[in-house]
Amino acid sequence: MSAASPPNPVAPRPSARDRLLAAADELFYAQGVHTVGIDRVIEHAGVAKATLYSAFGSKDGLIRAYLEDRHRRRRARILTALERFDTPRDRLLGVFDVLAELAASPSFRGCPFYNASAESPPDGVVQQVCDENRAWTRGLFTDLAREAGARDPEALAAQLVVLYDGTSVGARMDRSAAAATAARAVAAALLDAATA
Amino acid sequence: MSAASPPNPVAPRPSARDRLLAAADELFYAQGVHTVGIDRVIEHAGVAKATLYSAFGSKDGLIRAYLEDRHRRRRARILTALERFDTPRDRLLGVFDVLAELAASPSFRGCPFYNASAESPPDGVVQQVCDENRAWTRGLFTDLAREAGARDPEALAAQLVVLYDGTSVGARMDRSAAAATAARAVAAALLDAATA
DNA sequence: CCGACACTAGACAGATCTGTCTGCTATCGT
DNA sequence: ACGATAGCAGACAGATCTGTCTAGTGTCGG
Repeated sequence: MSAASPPNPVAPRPSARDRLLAAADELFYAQGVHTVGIDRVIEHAGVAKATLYSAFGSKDGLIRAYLEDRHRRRRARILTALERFDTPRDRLLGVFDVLAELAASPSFRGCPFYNASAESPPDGVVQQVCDENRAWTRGLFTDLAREAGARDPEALAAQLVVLYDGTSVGARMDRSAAAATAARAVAAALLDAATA
Repeated sequence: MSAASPPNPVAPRPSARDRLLAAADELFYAQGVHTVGIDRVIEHAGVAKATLYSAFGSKDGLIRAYLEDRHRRRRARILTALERFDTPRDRLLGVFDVLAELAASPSFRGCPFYNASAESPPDGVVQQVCDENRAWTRGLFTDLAREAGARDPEALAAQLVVLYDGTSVGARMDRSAAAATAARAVAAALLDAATA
């Protein structure tokens, strides 16, 4: 079931840090950063507890590393996917295509940043990473809207962010990717109206 | 600071059950159902622990009662607010006005159902109440879209739900009610296009 | 007057969680 | 060959959480 790669003679076993991060990613995202305890993470990673604390300092440090890694991979995933589109319009709508693909996966559980924020104190380390992630998304939509020739890129970006967030919520709560197609259609209509 | 009503000679002190529900509502919504412990709830309510367990059976029972009460009050709030509008179009957009008012409150912390879902096991009691709440919202938008003369009420409702969810997320994560006005504008445009 | 009932205060058991510490093993650069 | 480093296994302390239990107080209907 798990996608463990077959024993590759060149690539050795990942480091303890990487295995911890992979285990944290899977468990934290599926069940929540607060619900999952340290013992479950180290058991899933096959790593000693002392190794976790020497690598990340605390559970908060591990949560922060988990979210920063999510942020980094999300940026790479979207930017890479957008390269295959030729027109600014397709690139902008392509952000919703990437989200639709994610939302169709059975392991999709909504936005990891919002989820972590919902079970964390409002002044903790989680909010800072969330703010960075949201600023990046808004900036991405603003840039794409400008390149696509929107009259008011910031205003269009604000609307697109609402659609993006709503898709994520709907896909999780309704266990259905239907929201993604609805949001993409609205985004296309908004873009056409903003560039006409 | 707290809005405790002055000693009204007619209204006696609320029952222990009501005080527990009020304390759970405040603490669970502000800090999360998993983060807040039983001891904090009973201390805030001024109630003995045995009373909580005799009234709600378990913490899960209290969480369920908290969410059901939220669901009940949300329906009443929206239906009451919609009575003041005369046209079907104003009633449909009025749902976003109610949300905008909520999102502008400093104590707004997003959708209580999504928040509780994000920190609960996926097969627990939380999901059932969430499903009921989402079905009600979708049905409300479908009814309003039909009354407003939309050609495809279900399709329009799906788009409006995305906008509604996205507004809630944006207002919480960005600590700003700007998403509400953006969503209302998009909803108005969608409605006009669907009834033209 | 009295018994049922609702409630309070707080101790307690058992589980779970974070974080530390000790002791051991294997690998690698010099 | 050897010291440094990374990692493993697991005990342990201290805090916190849910849920139960005992014992006592006040109130109200009959």
